[in-house]
Amino acid sequence: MDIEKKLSLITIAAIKDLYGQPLEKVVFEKTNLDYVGDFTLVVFSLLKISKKKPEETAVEIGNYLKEHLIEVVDFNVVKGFLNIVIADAWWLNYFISIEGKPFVNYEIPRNAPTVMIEYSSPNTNKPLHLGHVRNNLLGYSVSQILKATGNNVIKTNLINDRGIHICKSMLAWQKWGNGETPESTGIKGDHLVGKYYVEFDKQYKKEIENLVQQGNTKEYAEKQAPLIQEAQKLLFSWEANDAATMELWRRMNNWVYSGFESTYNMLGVNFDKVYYESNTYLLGKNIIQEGLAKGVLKSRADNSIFIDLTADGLDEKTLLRADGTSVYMTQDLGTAVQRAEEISFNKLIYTVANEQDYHFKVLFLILKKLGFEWSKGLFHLSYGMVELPEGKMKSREGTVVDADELMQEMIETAAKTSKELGKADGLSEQDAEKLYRTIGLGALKYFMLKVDPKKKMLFNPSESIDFNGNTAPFIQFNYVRIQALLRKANEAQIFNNIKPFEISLSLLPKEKNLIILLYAFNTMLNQAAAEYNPSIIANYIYDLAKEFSQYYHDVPILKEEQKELALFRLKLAKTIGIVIKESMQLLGIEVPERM
RNA sequence: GAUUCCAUAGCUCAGCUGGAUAGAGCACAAGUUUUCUAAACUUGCGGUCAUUGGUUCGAAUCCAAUUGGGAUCACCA
Repeated sequence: MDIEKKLSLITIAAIKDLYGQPLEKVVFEKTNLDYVGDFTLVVFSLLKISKKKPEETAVEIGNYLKEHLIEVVDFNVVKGFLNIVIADAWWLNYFISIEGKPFVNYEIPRNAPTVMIEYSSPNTNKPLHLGHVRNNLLGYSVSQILKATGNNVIKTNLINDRGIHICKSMLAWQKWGNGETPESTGIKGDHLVGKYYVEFDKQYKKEIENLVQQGNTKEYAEKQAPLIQEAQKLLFSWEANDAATMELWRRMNNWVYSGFESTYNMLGVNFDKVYYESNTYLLGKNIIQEGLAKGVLKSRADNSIFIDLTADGLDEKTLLRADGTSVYMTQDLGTAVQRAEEISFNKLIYTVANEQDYHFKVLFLILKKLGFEWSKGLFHLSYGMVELPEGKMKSREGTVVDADELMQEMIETAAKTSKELGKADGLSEQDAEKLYRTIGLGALKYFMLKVDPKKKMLFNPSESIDFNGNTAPFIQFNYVRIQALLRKANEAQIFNNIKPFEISLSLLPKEKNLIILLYAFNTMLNQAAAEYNPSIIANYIYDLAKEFSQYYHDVPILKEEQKELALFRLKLAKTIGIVIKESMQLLGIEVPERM
């Protein structure tokens, strides 16, 4: 049985025996490193029951535990803190039971809950930027974590391929594109389309300025500028299925898709199911009609349709414009219903930035009011925005950190540093390139994922992402050291005639700490899954790697003369290597074998 | 204006389901390599946990107010 559970149970029994009071649960914490012990019970809350001083209470419980549990070899009391020491033999035994085996199991159990997770969901009018990178990494990592905790995960991407934004790019390309294509220019498709989106905005702003100078209000100018009117017209002709418009739309979207594909490949993310909003936005309209019939939705005099959420502390939300066209919410309603009909999910997770908190609150509430039972499984995985020192990134104004460029820079930096350190010596060119990618992208991914998703994060382009300290390369480096030990041991056949180590080994403090960290893996993983939070894994794996790095520095492993001890240390290192690799995999980060 | 999120070292972040002297990394200063890979290790410097009050044996953590910052409140997405 789990040692913590055992401690809790016996402590409950102790309190009952000593003070005659039943207690539902007690929680042990990991002992603070400054004190002697493995687990700590804080007894202050028990004083009402014991009616004794903290020290006295702690000593009584400590004695009871020592008498009733052979695993407890010692304890000490500091003020109200009861520190329990677990026998080295127990830890060693535990280690023997897990060493060399995988920690993560991706097999889907029978009756596994089905979890659909949507992430990425780009617009097709511009290339991906750093904000999308956070979204993609978060969505992918959470998928991995949920898979590793027994869920049947379906990764989806809802591509926002229609709407005014793509019409803007189309119009600008028609006007000023001179027939440019990715092939003719050598520009990646998504970047080419983005170029025209920026161009549209530039010209549109000029028109607004002119109209304002002619004495119009800004609001009027923004609505009446010829360019935006033309773009609206294009949107109408798209909705009317106009052949020429559709053709241009398909052509430009295809440029974008091939661009996205290469970005996704480089990022290492993928999807089980891809939806296109052009296929789902009409479905939303049917639901609106049903909602109207049910009386949940109402229509205004001008035929626009809305839902009144003021009783729930929200506002009135329009779901269909007066001209009958959809809004964003309409499409999201349609998509959600389509998915629920297609797949009976237990959970549907939307990975979307927290600027849309209100939107999802409204979306979930509407679906609930429409009577969809499955709506209780909806969850908005809301994450903080990536900000630059000067504030929010704005695509239209070009103040964005481009995903492709950033990845390329990271790989180049990794290459430069690796060469300086001689890490690529003896590698083939192909292997060297792979190493640079693994390190460069690893550094980027870890940088983004180590921050709590809920919090906004700052990215300063003038300060390059670190390769030292709390970073992926540091963790990868320690993995590589372990692999080097294993290779060396194997080549030299050091342990050919050595019997497996004995339980009577006494552990160094660092060794015990490392085993306790391994022991904590499952709790840590479950917490990361419960909170949809990869940063818990990132922090854990850094702690483990750092602890190992110090151990490696201080303690001989292969050089240890007592071979049984050396073998134990090697197996400890090997097992840590497994946990590093698997944890990094949960973050979507690869580890190299050499660096 | 309303709603909501945030504020921890010079910088970037942990810690927040209340517990021991608030931790890392970067930066800065000094040191460590004939010893398993130095992208490493060691030491030092650095804090009114925004402010004030409350709850509690105990508050960075919970509650309230204040200050400062972000986001949202569209027939945009």
